[in-house]
Amino acid sequence: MLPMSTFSPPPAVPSDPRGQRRAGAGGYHHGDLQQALLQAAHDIAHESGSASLTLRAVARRAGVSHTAAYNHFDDKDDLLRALAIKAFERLGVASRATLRAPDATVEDVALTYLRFGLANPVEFRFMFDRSLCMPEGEPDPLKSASLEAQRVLRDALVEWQRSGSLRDGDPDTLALAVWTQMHGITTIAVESPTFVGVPQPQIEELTRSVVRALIHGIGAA
Amino acid sequence: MLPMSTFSPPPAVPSDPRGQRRAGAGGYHHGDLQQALLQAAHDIAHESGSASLTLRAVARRAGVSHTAAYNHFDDKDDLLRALAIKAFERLGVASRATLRAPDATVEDVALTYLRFGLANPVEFRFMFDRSLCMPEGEPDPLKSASLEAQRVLRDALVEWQRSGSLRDGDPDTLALAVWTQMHGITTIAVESPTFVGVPQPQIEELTRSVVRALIHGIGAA
DNA sequence: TGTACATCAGTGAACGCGCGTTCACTGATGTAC
DNA sequence: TGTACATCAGTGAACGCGCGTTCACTGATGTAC
Repeated sequence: MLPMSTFSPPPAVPSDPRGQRRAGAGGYHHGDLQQALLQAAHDIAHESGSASLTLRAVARRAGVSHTAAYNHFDDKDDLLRALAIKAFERLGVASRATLRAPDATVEDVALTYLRFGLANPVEFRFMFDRSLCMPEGEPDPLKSASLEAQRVLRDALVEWQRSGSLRDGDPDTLALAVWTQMHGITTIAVESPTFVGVPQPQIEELTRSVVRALIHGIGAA
Repeated sequence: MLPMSTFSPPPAVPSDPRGQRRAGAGGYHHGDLQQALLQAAHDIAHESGSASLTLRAVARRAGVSHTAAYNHFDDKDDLLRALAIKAFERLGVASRATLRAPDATVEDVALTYLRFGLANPVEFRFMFDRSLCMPEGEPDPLKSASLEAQRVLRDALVEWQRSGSLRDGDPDTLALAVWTQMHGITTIAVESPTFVGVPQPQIEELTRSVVRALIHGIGAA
């Protein structure tokens, strides 16, 4: 079982924002403003939701004038894109950790996905946001991050096919089926009114049962 | 196969917005501004996306001052809520039409869901938007609409269980499994970069294959 | 049938707000000689 | 080791913008008598 903290970045921001400045000399330049801005965006997303996630609020939280961000990001979307990419990285870390367990199952992967979504609702939405796509033809790091995540899942499923716990068949279809299933219940758990007020353990149990349905099939035998 | 138009409200708005006014007397009052505003919101959502869906734009499009809307809706969220509820109604109509066919299958229901999402991307998001929920304790028409939609699905599945095409088992789990599966692939098709540029027939085929995976199961036999 | 009046459903001006972005700037830092 | 200078990474004022909402208002409509 994955502790929640798996999904949170290391606590890097000292309480006094000024403290972030280059440690030694009390310097004028910020040590690593790019990371600090992403951290600030992450914090705001968690504390106040996506409506509060403005460039100005992010800069304010990082203890910096609101134009400083333009030295590190092209514009607001560029920052959000970076935030989504970092989220994909954290999901990747968590997924690989889950899969490292020798007795890991599809249920475990789905639970990791669900917990990530519940713990990072704002970022979860940005991770799958078309408006953050780059224009056709340009390299799209967010889409790449997404594809990489799908690859991790696919590889795991192929391994389970080899070991005999999953039925043979086109791995791409298999991966899509598992992904859409866990994406569906996670999206609903995160965004829809349906599960408002339902305690997380219960949502997790529903997730397990839904994955079990996919494993065993719902058609007449 | 459902034609796209199943998902579109009747074309009610004449080209000249003034023409909407009470037909006979060239009257001052609008015939049915509430519906006209919802229609305008629907049109804007389809043509320009959710960022353009502002109270002022909706009123402008309905040919009315932007404060007139307050005679019919409490505030902007109230209008969006009504828009989402209407969308649920249209989805319900389409789903019931699909199910009326004697040889309807789970695949058909999923395709109806997918097509609805693709045809109404903005409304699809609002339909499952927690921020449009009413405060705890108050009646919540949007949540009711959502539950009603789930009931339609559940009833159909129970019927299929009775007729022997679906395996026995808890109908709620069954309904949740089917819903999350089709909601997952629809959400991804509508919002995620994953399927950008993929033609709709191909997405439909992927939807079919994913539902088939759920029907037959992916676990080793 | 007319008339007085309440109510309904609009109008347009105004409010304060925070947003993303641009700009000229300046202090801090690194580098070549 | 000093010094000149380019570059880096900040600042703060200002821009225009459209938003949701409030307000006092008024013309149109419906109703009681």
